[in-house]
Amino acid sequence: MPRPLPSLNALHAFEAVARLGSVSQAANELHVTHGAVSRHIRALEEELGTPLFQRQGRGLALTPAGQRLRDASGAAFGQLREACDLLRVEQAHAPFVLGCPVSLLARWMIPRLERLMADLPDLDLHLRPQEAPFDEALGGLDAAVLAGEAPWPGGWRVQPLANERVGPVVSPSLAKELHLVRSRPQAVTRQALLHTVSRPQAWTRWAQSTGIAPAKLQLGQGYPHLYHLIEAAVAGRGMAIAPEPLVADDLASGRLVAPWGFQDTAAQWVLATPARATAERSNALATWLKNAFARSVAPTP
Amino acid sequence: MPRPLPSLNALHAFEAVARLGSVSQAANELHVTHGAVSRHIRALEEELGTPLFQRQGRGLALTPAGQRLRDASGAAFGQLREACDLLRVEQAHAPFVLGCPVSLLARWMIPRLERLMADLPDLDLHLRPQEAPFDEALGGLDAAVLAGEAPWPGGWRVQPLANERVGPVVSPSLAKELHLVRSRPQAVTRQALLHTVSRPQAWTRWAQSTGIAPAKLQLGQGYPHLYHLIEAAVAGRGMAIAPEPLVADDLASGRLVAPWGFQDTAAQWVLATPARATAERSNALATWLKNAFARSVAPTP
DNA sequence: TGGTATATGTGAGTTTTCCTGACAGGTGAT
DNA sequence: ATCACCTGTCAGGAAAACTCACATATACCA
Repeated sequence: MPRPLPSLNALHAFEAVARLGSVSQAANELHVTHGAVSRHIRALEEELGTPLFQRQGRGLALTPAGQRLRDASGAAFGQLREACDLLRVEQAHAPFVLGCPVSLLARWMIPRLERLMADLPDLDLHLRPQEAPFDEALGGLDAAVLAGEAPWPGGWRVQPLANERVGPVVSPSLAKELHLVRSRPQAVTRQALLHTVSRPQAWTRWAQSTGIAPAKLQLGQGYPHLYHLIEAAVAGRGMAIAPEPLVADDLASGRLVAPWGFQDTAAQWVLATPARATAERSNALATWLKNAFARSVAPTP
Repeated sequence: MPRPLPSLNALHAFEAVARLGSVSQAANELHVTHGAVSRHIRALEEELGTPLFQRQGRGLALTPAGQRLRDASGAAFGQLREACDLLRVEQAHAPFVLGCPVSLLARWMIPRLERLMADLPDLDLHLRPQEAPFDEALGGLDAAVLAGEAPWPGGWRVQPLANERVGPVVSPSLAKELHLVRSRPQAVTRQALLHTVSRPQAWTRWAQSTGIAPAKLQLGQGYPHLYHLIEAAVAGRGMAIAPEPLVADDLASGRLVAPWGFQDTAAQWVLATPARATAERSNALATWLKNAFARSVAPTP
């Protein structure tokens, strides 16, 4: 059982005074007044029961005991300084690993990546595809983008980026063929709906909030992943339901149309960061992402 | 210019938690509540911008960053602990070096030394003969006995031991020859007075406070040191003036007599210790010396 | 499955520490 | 002597740390 150390702040003050040979300079380095340092030294001498400096008018000289303590404390605080600096520096220079769902990655993030890296050059962004059961696998990440709803699990700082908006999308040719232009949403019931096997409830939720009886929906082909679903829609294989950002570029380029726009779900796009990491870098990223999401919103037709 | 360290108390808490693998045990070792330690860890993680522990419900595990910091902080705090313990231990076991004027040493301290070392066996007392221009040469001493008057110079803790009392002494045979028994102090004017060259004012001061005109005194043989002076008196070479403790044993054994007793001077016997050293050991010594001085006072005739 | 024991996290309020700002004392140079 | 500079000390106020109580989460056990 280690016996109690003297006041660490006092030891720190001593280390600075011993290294610089001056109370005033030490006070300057520690950003305190010389009075504070003087008190620390006195307290330490009393605590150790031995004088550490010989006062000689204008300056100080270490006693033999003081010299031994200087050697030890100099090394000890040097080691601490070095280790802490290293952690901080490496923290600042390490690549920022961002987890991102595959579909968002492919259809939204990658197209914007060049711009992002140009706007935030210091970030050194690394993307890692990652479907998000939240607390899983977020170890080793500096942040993750995901869609979800409160309550958020503890241990994560969650910054909202945008509401998750979803809506039916279809290729322009198919839209024309099905006479969907300027039609009413009820038209969805006239066809088999493409969906993902992992989220079959997407259509029914949309139908409910649009005022369509879910029972009237006819689910058609199921795809293993949202990414495939959207590709199928682009290829004119049917009508899909998709989060807005994932089809924003296709809508803009005319490869897809969203006959009835998009509407909010209960979920939000968020940026999740470990609660204890520096907010600085992730804040910058969150701001950028928030703006980019806002720009991906199609004007409601 | 070293960049600022994180809170040292937080680092200390971290070191204990990392070493013991538990917030609670660390709190126990540091004699604080677990809440305090938990806060320290959080503060440190925020300050360094990186998580140091992975929380897994009931326990903790170090992150890679935490492991590096544990290595550094463990070594650093170990070094500090060792150095401080060493200073304290060596402080407690080192010989206690006591400076003492030669005359007091020879005529008072040495005869009592055996008793002193028996009474305070832990002190490991070393005596160093030393005439006392106070702040000189008291470096390297743990304490010094000396006679002097206020104001005392700064940097020293001064513990009073006894008033300095001085009085004329003479050998019994000479006292008889000069008919000093039951005489009045004015009788000193009838003879040449032994004195020290370093303190010729001793007689005149005594005369003044006794009510004798200093002009009437006849100074006789001068001696280089109080020690010689007293030896001369013992040898019957004349009347000397001496501090009471220095002749206490000679009075008790009958080798000297003090026809008119002793009287206070403005000075005091004191024990001076460096202001910043442990009071513990010097307090014990001071108490012992105070008692011994008190026992050296001859009952006023 | 719910209960218990154990551990950590968090918040309000208080204690303790630390710091500041002003002044005193002492030294060396001009 | 005077000045510039440094250290020491004190009272009062700012900041940090602590405690206590409660919340939360896990493991183990009946």
